[in-house]
Amino acid sequence: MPRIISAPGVPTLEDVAKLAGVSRATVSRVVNAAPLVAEATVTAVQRAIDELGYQPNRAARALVTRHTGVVAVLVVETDDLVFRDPYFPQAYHGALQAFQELDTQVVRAMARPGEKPTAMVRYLESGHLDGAIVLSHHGPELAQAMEASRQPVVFVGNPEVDGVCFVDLDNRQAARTATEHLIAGGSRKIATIAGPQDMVSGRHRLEGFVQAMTAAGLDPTWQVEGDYSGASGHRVAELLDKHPDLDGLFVANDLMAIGAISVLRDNGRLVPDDVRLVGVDNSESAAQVSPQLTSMTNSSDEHTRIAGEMLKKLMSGVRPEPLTVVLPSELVIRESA
Amino acid sequence: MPRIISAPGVPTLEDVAKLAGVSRATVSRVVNAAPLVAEATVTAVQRAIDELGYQPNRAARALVTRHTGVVAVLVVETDDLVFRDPYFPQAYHGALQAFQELDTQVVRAMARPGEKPTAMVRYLESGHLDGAIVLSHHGPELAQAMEASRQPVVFVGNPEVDGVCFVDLDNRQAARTATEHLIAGGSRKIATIAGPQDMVSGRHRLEGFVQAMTAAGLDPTWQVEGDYSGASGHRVAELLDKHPDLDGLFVANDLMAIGAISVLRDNGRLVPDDVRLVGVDNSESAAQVSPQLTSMTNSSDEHTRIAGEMLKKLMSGVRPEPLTVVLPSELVIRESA
DNA sequence: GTGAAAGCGCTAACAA
DNA sequence: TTGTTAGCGCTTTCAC
Repeated sequence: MPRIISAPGVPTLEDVAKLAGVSRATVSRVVNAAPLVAEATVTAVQRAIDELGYQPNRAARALVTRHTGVVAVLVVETDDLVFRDPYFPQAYHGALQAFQELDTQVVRAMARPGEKPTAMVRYLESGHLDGAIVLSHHGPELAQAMEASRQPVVFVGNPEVDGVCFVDLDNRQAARTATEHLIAGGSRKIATIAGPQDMVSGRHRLEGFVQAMTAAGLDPTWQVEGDYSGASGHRVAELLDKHPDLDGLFVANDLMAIGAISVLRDNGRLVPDDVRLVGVDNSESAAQVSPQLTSMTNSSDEHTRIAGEMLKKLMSGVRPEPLTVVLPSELVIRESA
Repeated sequence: MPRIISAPGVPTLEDVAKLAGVSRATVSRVVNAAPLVAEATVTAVQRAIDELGYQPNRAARALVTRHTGVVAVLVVETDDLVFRDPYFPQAYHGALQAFQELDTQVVRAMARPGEKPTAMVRYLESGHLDGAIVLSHHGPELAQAMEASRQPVVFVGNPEVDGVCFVDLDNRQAARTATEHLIAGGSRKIATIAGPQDMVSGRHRLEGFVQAMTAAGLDPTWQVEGDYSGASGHRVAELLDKHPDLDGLFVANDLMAIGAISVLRDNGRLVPDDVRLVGVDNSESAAQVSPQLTSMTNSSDEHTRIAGEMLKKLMSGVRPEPLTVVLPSELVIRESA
């Protein structure tokens, strides 16, 4: 016989039903805003719910619906970078916004770049998750594996895999606009500290630089490659060695730009008087350093917010339209150029 | 009659049991590392688990155990600050570390400072959570309400409520050490940009400053109050007006210190030549700005990591010992003092 | 050491 | 429009 453990614990559907004088099913319908419930019943149930302070049990619901109410923001980076680069918290924040009205929890998951895609795919498929937003800019393997898993996933950053949803910055345009600004301001001997060429964003930003330089009839070959870290901005020293007459610099992100400025200063070059300089990301620190950095916007929270909207569509079985979103970047002029 | 939906979906305990030739209960015991299972059985079950790639269903488990496997990091701040101040992502990271070996998800929850404590307490009690780490520095109301709810909660930052677990920086000592460093370096006319006096940390840091000044026989009354924002660092201008001979400055956090430096520069004061300056937080940007900031450590990730350890104890019904942890702060000397 | 069986709180056919 | 009922996958007494 059913043993009723009517402990004075948290109220259940059963309790509400009893108090409202209806069946569990009816209460369930009210809670889930199902149609075909009489107006009067709804209010009666509603009152019972309020009175008891009833809240549906997530686990029980998940068990039967097979939806967990959890989505993940999966970041494929080293711990270190993730909590040192403001890009990530900002990105997480955007995802939070997208799911805030839904009763959905957004968890953060971390994966090391070297990790086997299978480990992450397994996490996705473990049934703990309804879907994921993936922040990764490390080659297409992961995206391919995830796409194959048929779980709802949206990438931030072009993974270069057909059929995969993604949101990305128009990196070529960003680099072009930045470089054109340098040219328009009178710089002619312009170099670039490029991003890592094993990342799409790094390649595209370099392409944009070359496009703009070529279009202006200037020499686009003054290049060094960085890895987006502040330290790699110091490689500007090599450019300076080879091209002491350097008067403009497009740096593929703000962190490297800040690193570059200090090296320029150590070499007696003033920014913007001797060398004019534009970065990318329009990060917080761009406005804090001296001289303040002219930079291209790269609003990570907006990217993930849009990715979140796409993910919601995907999770409800709707194919998002369009499947990929590429957002423009805007020039923010400050002191450095 | 029981309809077996043996869909080719994810494997269940049942599937594992069948394959291993044992009962569900036995598999459950193996999965949960319960004692009293024959060695041979364990290995057989283990093999079946591996073969099927079985993963326990969280929802089903939560339903029966009444544990959700979810803890929250509850941040009581405006959205804005939360994703602009590196303190928070770092803090979150620490919590992640504390729970990483457990199969526990760490979610972030946000609450606006003005919000009614009841809303947060209700969230705590909703049964969606096993416990929470609360980052709040806005008065004791919330802590009182939470303490009353008897849910496992650990605060980061002294909530000033008896019996509540918390981890905090030794703010008085931090301020004292910083001020003593200024004095030891030769500064005598020292002012402070204090933190907000409605926060414990703000009050304690001011107290520490006053203690050190008084102990050295110096005038501790050169004070303005900021709100920890970069903009409020500009209030150094007021100090400069009243005390043009200012030669030292203790600023209650780095953000304000950075704001102060730019105003000092605009007023023709060089750091550290004319005014020596120490901040608190030892933030990333402290090392990035020019001149680099001398600062007191305030390792938020360590705080939350320790808070996480305490929370684990609390959740397993053990009273953590000690109940409150106050961590020392260390001086990191850079260019500004 | 192991199995049988009950039941956690909920949703979703199906009946009425 | 509402109630009845059968499970979702798991843990946990209680027998054996």
